[in-house]
Amino acid sequence: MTQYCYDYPRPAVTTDICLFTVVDDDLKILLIRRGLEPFRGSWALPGGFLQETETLDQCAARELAEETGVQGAHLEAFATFSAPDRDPRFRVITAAYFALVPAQAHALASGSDADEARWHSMAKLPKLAFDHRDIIRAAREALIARLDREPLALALLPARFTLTQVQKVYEAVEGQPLDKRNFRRSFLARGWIQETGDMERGRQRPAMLFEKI
Amino acid sequence: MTQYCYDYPRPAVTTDICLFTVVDDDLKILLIRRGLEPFRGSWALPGGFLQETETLDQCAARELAEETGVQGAHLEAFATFSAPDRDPRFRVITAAYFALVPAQAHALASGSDADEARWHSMAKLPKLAFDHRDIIRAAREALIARLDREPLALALLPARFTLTQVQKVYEAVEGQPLDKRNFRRSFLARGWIQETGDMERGRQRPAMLFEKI
DNA sequence: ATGCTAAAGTGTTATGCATACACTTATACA
DNA sequence: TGTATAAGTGTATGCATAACACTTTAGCAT
Repeated sequence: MTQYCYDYPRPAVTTDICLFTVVDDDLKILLIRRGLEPFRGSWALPGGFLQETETLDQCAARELAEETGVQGAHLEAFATFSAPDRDPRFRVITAAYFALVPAQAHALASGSDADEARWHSMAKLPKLAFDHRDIIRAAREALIARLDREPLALALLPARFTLTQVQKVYEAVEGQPLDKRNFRRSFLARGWIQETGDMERGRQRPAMLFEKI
Repeated sequence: MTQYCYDYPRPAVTTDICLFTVVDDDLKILLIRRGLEPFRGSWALPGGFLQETETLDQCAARELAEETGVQGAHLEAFATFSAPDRDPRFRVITAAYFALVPAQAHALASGSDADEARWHSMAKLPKLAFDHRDIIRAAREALIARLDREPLALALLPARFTLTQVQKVYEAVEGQPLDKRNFRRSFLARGWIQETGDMERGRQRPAMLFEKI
């Protein structure tokens, strides 16, 4: 911290949010098509400028709700991006967050400053604005790294879920198949979930429904 | 990212650096006594304002050099602090870094905006300015978490070192004793270091000197 | 009712890794 | 030469991980 009076130009500060979900065994990210320059027409991460009275965490939650209608997602900061020329207009540094929601029908509201919001498969991303491709790559790495330490997979699932659904979340995020018996044994051993006693009935043998402890 | 013209007040952006070293089996952090208000006379982390043409990483390295004379330290960002009232003067958000240097004689220069720089034992910290106590607590947790995944301990040691020195670094950071044989076996298994062939001669049996691969 | 389909559910073995634990060796120095 | 001090070394045990295939249960079509 300096002691002299501070009158240098200040950078703008934003949050950008990588909102993930898993649909049909596929990891998807929510992108917004930009309506204005720069990068008009390109896809970009939801996000926006920090306001005077809010923390970065609050900013990320607010911008996500405003631009996509998603509330209550699991939000976690994972990195900051600060290259001086990352925004062609003026200096902007951004705190990058990842967010997780269950793959249900979300009312994907087009917010005030976003034309169109759509889920994109992580397998084939479109051309992206700014350095958002770098941010997304870092987000996926952060997500994979934390998936084994925290019960993040549960944030990608509805309140009640089957073990096979959990396994498919892991497979989608990590991009590789897992052994069924080993996965069940080790995941149950974490003590993150418990049986509900109810069964999910489908076309085949019913599956036990679990819930977060 | 928004599309409207951006003319809101911008927060100031700083970096704060938790510079650690291990001296006499004790984890120490470098603090600077503030010469001006606010918190005049309190101890604080080195750090300062982001300049227009530099990244946050560059800012942290520059501020560390300016305020303490330390160059070439291992620097890593671990969190961002953004509570709106964390600085009583005006809005400041800070990117927090930890930095690691070997416990050698460092010319602890008193920089332009710092009266006095001194190593403090993490065991008993003085009263600290701003939210720096929170930042330091988070830095130690981040350091412990990464010590097992990256060869960070080597950044706290000179270029050539003995295995006992490495063990003492781990013990100082984690705050608990470790088994000698198990530590050596598992640390060597990481493949981070190699024998130099030279021995360190002291008052007792000579110890093999190792170096980073 | 019966058979077919599809996903749920379940155990054992082998291997590697973490843990606990004590004595011998090499040097400096008195 | 003997004493003090830190360096250096091996094994046995438990635990977690990895590999691997078949049985069970229901829905549905015939």
